Amino acid sequence: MNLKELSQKLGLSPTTVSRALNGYPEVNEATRERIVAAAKRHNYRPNARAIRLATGRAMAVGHIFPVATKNEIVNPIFADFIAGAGEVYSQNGYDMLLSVVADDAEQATYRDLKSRGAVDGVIIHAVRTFDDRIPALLDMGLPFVSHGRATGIEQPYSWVDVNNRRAFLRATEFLLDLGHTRIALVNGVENMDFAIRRRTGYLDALAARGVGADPAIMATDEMTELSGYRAASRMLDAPNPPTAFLAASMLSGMGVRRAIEGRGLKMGRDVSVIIFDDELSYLRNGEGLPIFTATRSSVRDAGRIAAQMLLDLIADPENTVQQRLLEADLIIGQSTGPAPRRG
Amino acid sequence: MNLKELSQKLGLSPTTVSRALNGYPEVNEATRERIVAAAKRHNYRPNARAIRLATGRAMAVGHIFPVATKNEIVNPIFADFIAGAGEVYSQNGYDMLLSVVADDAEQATYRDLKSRGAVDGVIIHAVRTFDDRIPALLDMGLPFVSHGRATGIEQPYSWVDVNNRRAFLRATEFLLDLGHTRIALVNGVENMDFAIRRRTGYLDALAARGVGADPAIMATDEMTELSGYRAASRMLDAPNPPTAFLAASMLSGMGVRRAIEGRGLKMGRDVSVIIFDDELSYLRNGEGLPIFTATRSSVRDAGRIAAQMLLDLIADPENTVQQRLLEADLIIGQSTGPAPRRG
DNA sequence: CAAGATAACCAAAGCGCTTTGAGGCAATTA
DNA sequence: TAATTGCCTCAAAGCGCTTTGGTTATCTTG
Repeated sequence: MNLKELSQKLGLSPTTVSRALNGYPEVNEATRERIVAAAKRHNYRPNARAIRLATGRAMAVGHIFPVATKNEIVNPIFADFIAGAGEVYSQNGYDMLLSVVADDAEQATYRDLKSRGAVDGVIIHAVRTFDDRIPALLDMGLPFVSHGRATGIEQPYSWVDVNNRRAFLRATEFLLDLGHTRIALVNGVENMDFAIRRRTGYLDALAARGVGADPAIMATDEMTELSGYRAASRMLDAPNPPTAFLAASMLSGMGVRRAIEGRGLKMGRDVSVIIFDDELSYLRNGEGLPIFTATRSSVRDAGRIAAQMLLDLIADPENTVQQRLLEADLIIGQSTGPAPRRG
Repeated sequence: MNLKELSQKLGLSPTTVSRALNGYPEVNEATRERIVAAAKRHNYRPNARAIRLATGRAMAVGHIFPVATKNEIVNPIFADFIAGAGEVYSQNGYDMLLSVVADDAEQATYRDLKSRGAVDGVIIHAVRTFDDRIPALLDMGLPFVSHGRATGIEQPYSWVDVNNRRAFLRATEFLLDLGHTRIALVNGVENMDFAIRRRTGYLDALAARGVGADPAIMATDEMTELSGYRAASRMLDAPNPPTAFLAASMLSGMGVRRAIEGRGLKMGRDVSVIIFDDELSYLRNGEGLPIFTATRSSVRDAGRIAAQMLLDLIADPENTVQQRLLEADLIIGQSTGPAPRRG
C-alpha cells in the first residue's frame, strides 16, 4: 500500500493525502479524519526511502562502533550509551545507523556516511586527547556531538561529558578525609581524554593536601577485572602498600576487591576502594545499598542528552554549540572506611 | 557532486556512468577507467537515499535492542554480537539499523521497519520459549535470522545457536568425572530458551549417572555478578553445600568465585567452578591460561555467522532456511579440581 | 455586486539514482 | 553493396514520496 493507491481508494490526490497525514493546515478537518482513518485501516506507512529522497534528509544518525584493531576490545560503555540515545531517536522518528569499523578507518567512515547522505549527524565516542576526528568533522560540516571532550582542540563543538577531574578530586579528598594518605590510582588507558582528567583530579587533590604522588601506586590499563586485579595485587604485595584504591570502573573495582579479599583483607575495613560507576545495567553497584563507594554518573543518561543535543543541532544547524558538563554523584557504600592505624 | 554533474563533466550520459561504476559489462574498458578515475578525483559517492529508492532495496538490516521494561537490563552479550555482525555488513555494503524499543513493542517495530521499507531483514535476539516473534516474522514475510532457537516453534526458520544442552551436559559430566556429586546450577532466567536447554543438559548428565537433582542447589536469575554471589553464598551456607558450581556466564561465575573466596575457601581446590564463556571482549577469561574452566563459544563469531546467513537469505529469499548449531569448547582452567574427600 | 480573501484541493515537477528499450556505428557476413 | 551482428552509448521512464504553484469554489468586504 503506497500513497498513490491510498489516494485513489479515497478519491483524492496524493498531495492532499500527504498533507493530511503530515499535519499541514490546508486540509479540511473532516477530510483529514477520513484520510487518517483509511491510512490506519489499510496499515499505510509512508516509504522511508522515498521520504528520504524527497526531503533530502536521512532521518538517521550514525554511531560508530570502533573496533580496536590491536586489542579487539569492545567498549563496555557502548551498549548502555546506545540504549539511552536510541530511546531519544525512536521518540523523534529517527533511525540509528551503527557502523562497525576498524578504529583506523573511522574518519573515512564519517566521510562516507556524509557523502552518501546516509545520516544527518553523528555521535563520537571514546575521545582521545587532540582527537583528530573533531577538526575533521567540523571541516566536513557534518553535525556531531562528542561524548567526552578533547583536550587540545580549540574550536568550539558540542559535547556531553562528565566532570571527571572533579569526580576523582572529590573521591580522593574523601579518602584523605578518612585519613588515607597512601591512595592508589587504577586508571584507564591514558590516551583516553577522560582518563587524563581523572588522573589530574587525583593529583590535584593530593597536591592540595601536600601528599606526594607515587608512580608505584598509579596504574593505567584497560578497565577489565583482570587488569584491576593485577594492578592491585602488585601494589598490595609491594612494600608500603596502599590503604585505599581509586578504580576507574566497576570492573576494575571488582578486580581490586578480589586482590584485597584474596589476601585475607577486608574491603572497607583494611583497605578502602572507590570506583567510578557508569551505572551499566548489567554491572549494578548493588541493589539498594551500594557495595562500592563510588562517583556515579549514568552513561545511559549521557546517551539521552547527547542524542537530544544532536537532534537539536540537526534541526537548526545555526544553533550555537551546546556543551553539557555532568557532575558525578559521590555515593557512599560499604567499601570505604577510616584509614587503619599504622601497625 | 552527484551523478548528473559527474556525467556532464565527463561528457557522457548518466546511464553510462552509472553502469560503469556498477560493473556492468556493456561499457568500454577505456571509458570505464576514465569514469572511475573521475569519480575518485571528484570524491563521488552515489547518494544512498536515491539508490534505495531506485532499487527498492534498503541495503540495511535491522537489529532490535530490546530494553526490558521491568528490569531495564541491557543484554551484555549484545555489544559483542553486534560487533561481529557489523563487520560482515560493512564488508558487504550494508548498513545496520539499530532500534531501541521497549520489549513489548518489539513486534510492532518489526512491522514498522518492514512496511516503511527501512530494512531488508532483521536479526532477533534473546529468544524465549514459544517466542511469538518467530511466527510473526514468518507471517509478514520479512527475512530474519534468529540468534537462538525457540522450543515449541514448529515452522522452519533460520537460526544460529550454540549447543547449550550439550555444553552443560559435558561440563556436568566433567565435574562428575572429577568425583563431584553435589553440583550446583547458577542459571540464567529460565524464560530464555538457552537457559532451559542448559538446565536440561545439566539434569540429563546427572540422571545418566544416577545422581539426584536437588532444587536447593539450582538457582535461576539475571546473569549478574551480584546474583551469582548471592546464589552461591546461600548454597554454601546451607547444610550439605555443593562442591562444584556451574555458572551461566562470566559475570555470575565471578560472583560465585567471590562467595567461595569470601568463605576462606579456594576455588579449584575446595570448590570447583565451570562457567559458560561467551568470550566477551571486556570480560576475558584470563589471558593465555584461562582462569575458569569453561564451555566456550564466541558470541562475536555467532554474530558474524548470523549476519552472513541473513545476507544470503536477502540475496535469495527462495533459499532454504539455514541452521547452524555451534559446539562449545570445553576448556580447562584453574577453577576445577577433584572433589574434596568428605570430612 | 464586483473584487479581493480564504479554504480546500490538485497537477506536475523534482529528489538522484537504476534500468528499459532504443539507437548509432564499426566490423562482419552474404 | 546490403544485411546482419556486436559493441557502446543514451534518452526517458520510474522508484514513492514532498512541495511548488496553481485552480476552483465559497466567503468577505467596500
